[in-house]
Amino acid sequence: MLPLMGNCIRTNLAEGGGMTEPVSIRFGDLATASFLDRPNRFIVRCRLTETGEDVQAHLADPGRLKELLLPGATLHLRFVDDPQRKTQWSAVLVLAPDHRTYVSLQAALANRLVEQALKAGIIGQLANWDTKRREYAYGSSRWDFLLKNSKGRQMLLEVKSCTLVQDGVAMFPDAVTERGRRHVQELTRLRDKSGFETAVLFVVQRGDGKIFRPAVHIDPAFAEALKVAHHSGVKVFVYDCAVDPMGITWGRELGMDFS
DNA sequence: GTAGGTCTCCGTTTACCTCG
DNA sequence: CGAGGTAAACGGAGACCTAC
Repeated sequence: MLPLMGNCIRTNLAEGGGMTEPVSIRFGDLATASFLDRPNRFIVRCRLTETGEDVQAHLADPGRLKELLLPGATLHLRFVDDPQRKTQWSAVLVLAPDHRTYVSLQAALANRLVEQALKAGIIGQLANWDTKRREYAYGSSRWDFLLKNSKGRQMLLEVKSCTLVQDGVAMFPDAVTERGRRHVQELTRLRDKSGFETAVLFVVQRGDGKIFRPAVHIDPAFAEALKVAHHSGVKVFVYDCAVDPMGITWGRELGMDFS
């Protein structure tokens, strides 16, 4: 294992973006471990199944994840042999308490899947839009994607990674997110004033959601801001993913409930 | 000119520290 | 005691640099 580790994560999307080829990212070889605790938001301590050794793994999802990171929960880790890093492992997946649903722990995968899905033209409402820039700074925020269409219109697209599902309802956020609320409110403002189209795309990085709802009980201000945005013409889309220890694959569009 | 490598900056949430 | 600042580990984009 070497610096090539990153190559384990490569889309298998055919060059040129065939519509039939699934958009997916493979994980490569993973080890299983049992979650012990989370000393800070970047680190999880866990016990490797194979050797019983206790190790620290980098956690690339800043969310609270309290419904998932329960003591004893099964984690899947990638070994990364990089002397620059403090940890030799990265957390990739967690098995939900139902012991059937795998949930991605790499928030950044949402953006990478979206980039591939845009290229492949498989996001229905965005089929005619192409990526012009990533991390595009405009107004007082940085937006995940600046898109353009054939008519020269431009769209600011913000991607949110969602990992919370309860009773088939995918919800965002899993903790109060002032920044998320500001994002949504600014998209609403910019849509009125800037001439940009604006959109929020929630990527549910698990496969057991049937419908999406903003998490009113967790962050009522965010939920209200999203509702207002939606009614003001900010496009809101939700897609889920099929996740297993092999990889993560772009999934279906989910319906939304703003009631 | 250009391909490829390197550097810098930013984003991310929370706990804890400092200062007023 | 509360507000504000900071550090924690890493990845990614884009700017910058270098060597052909």
